Amino acid sequence: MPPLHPLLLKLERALPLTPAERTALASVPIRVVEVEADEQVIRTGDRPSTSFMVLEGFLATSKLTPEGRRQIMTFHIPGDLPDLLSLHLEVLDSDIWTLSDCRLAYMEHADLWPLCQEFPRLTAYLWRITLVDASIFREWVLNVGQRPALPRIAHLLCEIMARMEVAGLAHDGSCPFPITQSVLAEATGLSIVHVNRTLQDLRAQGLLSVGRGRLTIHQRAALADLAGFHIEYLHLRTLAPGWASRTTT
Amino acid sequence: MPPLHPLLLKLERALPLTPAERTALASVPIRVVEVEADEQVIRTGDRPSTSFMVLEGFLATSKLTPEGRRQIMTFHIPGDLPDLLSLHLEVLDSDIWTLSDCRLAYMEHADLWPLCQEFPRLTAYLWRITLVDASIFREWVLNVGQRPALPRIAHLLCEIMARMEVAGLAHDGSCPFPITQSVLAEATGLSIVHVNRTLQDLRAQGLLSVGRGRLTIHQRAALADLAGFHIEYLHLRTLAPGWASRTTT
DNA sequence: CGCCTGCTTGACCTCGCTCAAGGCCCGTGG
DNA sequence: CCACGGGCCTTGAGCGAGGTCAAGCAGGCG
Repeated sequence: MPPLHPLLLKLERALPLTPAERTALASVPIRVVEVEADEQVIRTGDRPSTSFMVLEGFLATSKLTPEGRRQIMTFHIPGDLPDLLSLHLEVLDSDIWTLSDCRLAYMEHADLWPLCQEFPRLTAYLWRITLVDASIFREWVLNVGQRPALPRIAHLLCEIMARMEVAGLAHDGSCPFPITQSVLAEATGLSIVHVNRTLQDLRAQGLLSVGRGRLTIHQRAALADLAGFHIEYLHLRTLAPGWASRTTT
Repeated sequence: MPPLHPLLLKLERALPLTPAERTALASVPIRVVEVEADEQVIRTGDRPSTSFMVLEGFLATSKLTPEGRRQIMTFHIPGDLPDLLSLHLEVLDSDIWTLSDCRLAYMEHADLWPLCQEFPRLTAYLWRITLVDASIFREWVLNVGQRPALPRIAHLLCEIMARMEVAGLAHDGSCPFPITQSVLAEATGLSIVHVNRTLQDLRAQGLLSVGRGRLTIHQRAALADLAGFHIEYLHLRTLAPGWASRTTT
């Protein structure tokens, strides 16, 4: 077991834990697994008896149309719990793929149950995590349903940057970005070709740089404005600096 | 207080309750409110101290683009708890509108908390409800992002019919449907004009009838096939008859 | 009766898609 | 060290699904 239990680390950042909660959390056994890029870790129909936390790497939740068209509905970054929902949903309805090499920390549901029984505050916090995920899905419906290509892609990039910052993985408006244009296309419902041209447009406006595994946002206010990005839907409790809130606009 | 507490009624259908759970549930005070059509019951930024259950009528959760374009991300029918998420999300990020005259049963969070503290099984069930909502959002991202207009609208109609059946509000493939074409447009990300023409197409194929407040599906297998509708994402525990499951295909 | 809301139709236009090539970078093997 | 191959990115040309604009129509209600 590593010096600091990842789940403990994550929760401790969000709410002050009692000693009892801390020991209970720390005693949840975890199994760390390394997975290569482009592997499917969850497939539709799975009934997992574990959930995992992302320690390193990017993943995406996606679904397939019967015709084979793939839509990504969210990205997962370190600290996320992509299949926490399997705690209460017997059969999963989506696929989860690694987008890069990943390190994942698996926990048995059987170990999580008693924790939730005994510590309602932990339950509440885990529940909340899944509610924030749901909020992100709602924003994506809006994004894909209503925004033209340019703000659509801009919005996606704003979200990723904001979340990477919160995770402490971005510095000076720049973060790792192992997401190809073809994956971007699957996340936005656009064609690869159009994603390419739209990115060129964003670059030409001097708003950002993307490529070679990095994303850098040069003018976040302008980009967020173009995207119609309002950070509230991420429900951060520690205010993220630099992103305008809805009331500011 | 009505003879049968609505929340009790809903949970009882899903899991066998202990007497203690039953009395605890029944003792949650509710306030029934009647709301007219086209009223906004929740607005972005609200911090409600209550959650409500739909007793009668239709509602929709929606978000606005800064340019004023509206996207509906889900519909709510009787038995749903549209803002249950406010139990753990301090500030709401979406609007909720009535689409028809509604009867809503409001419950204080303050009354729900102790319930969750004491009865983990009830917590688990409420949590699960929010996870199913999230699953619906995921399917909508797919729907809006990947499906052409015809299957997109067909999918939406399949979902509503399936959910109405589960709620016991549909008979012989027919259910109340107080949803105008313009609302359908906002739910699918299509223009009103295109929704109109697409509905005509579906009607012409003899698959369904829509209009004057009713939806009737004549050939559900054909419609579901056209839509790529697979009911699993609704996570029904009582199998819904007549809808092909993914394994059947 | 007249109006308002929702439905329908036609004509035209455009954003984003498809198809098809070509280019770049990097890792692998000769 | 260089040739080769395979992702991934880029570009061009043509097209089509769905959008916009602008009317007309029908039914329910005051």
